[in-house]
Amino acid sequence: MNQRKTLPVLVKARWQRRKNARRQELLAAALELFEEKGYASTRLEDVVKRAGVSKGTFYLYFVNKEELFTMVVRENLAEAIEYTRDDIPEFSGHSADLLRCFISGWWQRVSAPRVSSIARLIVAEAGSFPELAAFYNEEVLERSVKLVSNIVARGIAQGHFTSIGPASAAQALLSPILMLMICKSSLYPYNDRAFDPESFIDSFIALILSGLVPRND
Amino acid sequence: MNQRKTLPVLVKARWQRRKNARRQELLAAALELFEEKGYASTRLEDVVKRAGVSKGTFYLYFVNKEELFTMVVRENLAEAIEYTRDDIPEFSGHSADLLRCFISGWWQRVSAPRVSSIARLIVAEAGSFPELAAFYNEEVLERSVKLVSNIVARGIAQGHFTSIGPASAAQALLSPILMLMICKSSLYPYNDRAFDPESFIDSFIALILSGLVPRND
Amino acid sequence: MNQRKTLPVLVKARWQRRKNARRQELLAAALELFEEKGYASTRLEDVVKRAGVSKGTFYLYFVNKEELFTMVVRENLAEAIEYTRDDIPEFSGHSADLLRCFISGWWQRVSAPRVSSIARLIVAEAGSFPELAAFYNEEVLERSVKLVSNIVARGIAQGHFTSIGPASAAQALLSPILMLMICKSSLYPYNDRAFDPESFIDSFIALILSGLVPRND
Amino acid sequence: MNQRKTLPVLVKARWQRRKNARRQELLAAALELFEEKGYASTRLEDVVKRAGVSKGTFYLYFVNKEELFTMVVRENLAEAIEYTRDDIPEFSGHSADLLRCFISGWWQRVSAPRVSSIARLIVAEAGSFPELAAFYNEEVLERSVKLVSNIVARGIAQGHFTSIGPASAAQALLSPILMLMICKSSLYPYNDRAFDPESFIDSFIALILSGLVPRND
DNA sequence: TATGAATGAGCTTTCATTCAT
DNA sequence: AATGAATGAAAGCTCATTCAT
Repeated sequence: MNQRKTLPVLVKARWQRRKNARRQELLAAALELFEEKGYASTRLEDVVKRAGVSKGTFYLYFVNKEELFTMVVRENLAEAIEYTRDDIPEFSGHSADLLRCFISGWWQRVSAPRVSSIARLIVAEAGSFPELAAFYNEEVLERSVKLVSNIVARGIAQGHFTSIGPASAAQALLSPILMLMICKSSLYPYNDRAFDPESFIDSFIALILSGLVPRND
Repeated sequence: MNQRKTLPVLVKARWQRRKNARRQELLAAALELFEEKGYASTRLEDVVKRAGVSKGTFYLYFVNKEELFTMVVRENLAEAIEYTRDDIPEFSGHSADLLRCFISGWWQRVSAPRVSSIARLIVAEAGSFPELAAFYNEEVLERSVKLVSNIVARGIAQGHFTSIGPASAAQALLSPILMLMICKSSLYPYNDRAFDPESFIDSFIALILSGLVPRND
Repeated sequence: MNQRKTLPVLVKARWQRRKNARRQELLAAALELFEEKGYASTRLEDVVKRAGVSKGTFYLYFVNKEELFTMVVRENLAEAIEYTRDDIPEFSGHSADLLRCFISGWWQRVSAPRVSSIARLIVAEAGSFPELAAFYNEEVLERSVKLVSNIVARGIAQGHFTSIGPASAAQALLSPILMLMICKSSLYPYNDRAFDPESFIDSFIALILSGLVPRND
Repeated sequence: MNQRKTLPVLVKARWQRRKNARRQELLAAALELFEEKGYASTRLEDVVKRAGVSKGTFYLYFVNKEELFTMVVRENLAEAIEYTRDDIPEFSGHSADLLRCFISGWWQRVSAPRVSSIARLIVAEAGSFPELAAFYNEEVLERSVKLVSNIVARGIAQGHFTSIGPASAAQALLSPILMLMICKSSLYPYNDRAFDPESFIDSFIALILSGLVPRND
């Protein structure tokens, strides 16, 4: 009795799981190829081949190539956006330590290939997908600036930081991270010189905290 | 007699000039369109239409679309490379002033649309044109870092700057410029918030010179 | 005991009814869509959606799309063919009245959407389905002509009609009906001018009975 | 001197001639195939093969398949429309003779394959190309009715015809022609029975002039 | 019996490239 | 040197049909 009613539900649920998996496989394959060749040069045939499905199957999951790109971006952006949701952690020590800790932690997260390559993709395709560029501006860049601004403002309020415009300081603190994200998956792979982003970030923070001009104290 | 000999030369010269002009018109048209739509989405038909020549003519000047892109990039990169040829100016004042002056001057030059948009193009098409990415790394990025390194090193030698690794300091000083170049022609056009690169550069230099942590002196 | 035997029969009967209903639903949906978009432009997906069944189910009832079309036509042609089975009614009055009555009655029946739109469909798809065109010729047109011929022949025998070839007279009498059937579901829906088929048929019969040239009697 | 100026003109003119020929070849090939298989079932590949050009060439002459169909129809409709431009000829005899002459002449013209098959095509594709159906209604059907109406009205005015509504008489007179046009290229090719449209038209006119009911005069 | 996800051949359309003029 | 009509390989997308469930 129960069986007759639950059977279709189970079937549907299993299908749903399968459908979701297929979709993710397509998105993953597409991300790799978009990253590798850019939007226009990526052939749908390659995407479906890499995802292990047929051409027709693709159109069961996405209305067209454009939507695929949009979905790839939005899906992978979610992670980056999540980071900007973090509150400033409870921290009783010096604001410099908080900042150091926060910035290098940030880099560790956004340096993940899927996160940083999406940033580069958006930069590359901004002309063709303006709404994605706008989305990235609002939901990632602006929110990140606001978050770092808060930390800087806290530092100023506690007398740990000099009285500087928190927004432009935040922008300054984030600029090497954004640059690294973009270059990591474009220019740097073709760079002979070994370059270690982590240590660069560390020395950057050190530099910005204490300044280039020596102190007398 | 003399005339008979020089006439063809003059004619050839005029042709040469015409030929060169055609080439430049094609390069200019291509730059605009590559910038607008990216390499793959730019149709040769649109390039020749904008340059005011026929499709066939294009192939008298370039072997194919790929070469066109390469030429567009190399041609416009020349300017940026020129900047890295500059010697450190004779300057007897404080190294901080030299640096301030140098960095903001640099920005003024590379913020020119043709210069900054080429950087973004290279980032966008690095996957398809690795040799251009490598070229940019070597001929622009590395040379710029070296140049700024020298200034920092000079400052350290004169006791104007703290004893820091000049290379990573240079990287730090250049990172907002590189980021601005890339974002100026991709993300920022779709940004609501007014953002003034010049004043950002200024406050960035100020911040990096004196540091975020207040001084006791 | 008896029950045990009849029960499965009843069940089967219900299934049969259900099965038949499904088939009819598919045929009805298909007719609507074929009429609307033609054979080639009608997607099976739309047919099954309109019939409320799944794609796979369709193939339990029809071997393929071609057969579906054939079945739609044959099913709906049955009605038109039925009309040609009618005997000439017993009628003792003037043959002109019989003809008038018969022709306008005929139009009333074949003007039903399902009947007339099938005629237009066959005309439209004759190139792709020649056997249906031949079928229509034989089973509908020829039989109709024969039927009307009989009425005309009767009229001639009774001295009610002039001595004319009954077959070509029948063709003449049927031609506006065939034309109306075809145009009703193709050209006329896009006609601004109001056009009333019924009154046209009436005046057509009047005209053909008494002639365009005035009589002296 | 002259040569330098006229050469490009000549070249352009020759090209123009070639271009026009190509266009006509494509239209002719398309007409044949649309007539044979209908719009949707006609593959562009077959059209270009029959016209002897490549796939790409097609798109130099037409923006897409839809436009091709529209052009095929409009181009070939021009002829049919031309007929409706004819004035009623000067004729001093009996209006019955004028009508007889006019109608059978009309049929001779519209029975040309290109003219009649276009009518059938419009009927078949009216659902997909409503604007063509409307165009045909206005520019062909309505004008034809008006033209024949004038002849009938003339006959009534001269006492040659009975006082009947000229419009419905015209419709009645044209209906077998329209029916023949449509059926000639759809149903009749699959008809066993020999059927001669010309003699049918003749007997139709005779019938309609003198009427089915015998005269006493 | 019924489902609907999956297929892939085949369609329309695009565009870098060629070549006769 | 310059043209632009012509090409055809390859792309995105559709849809009748199949099949595991």
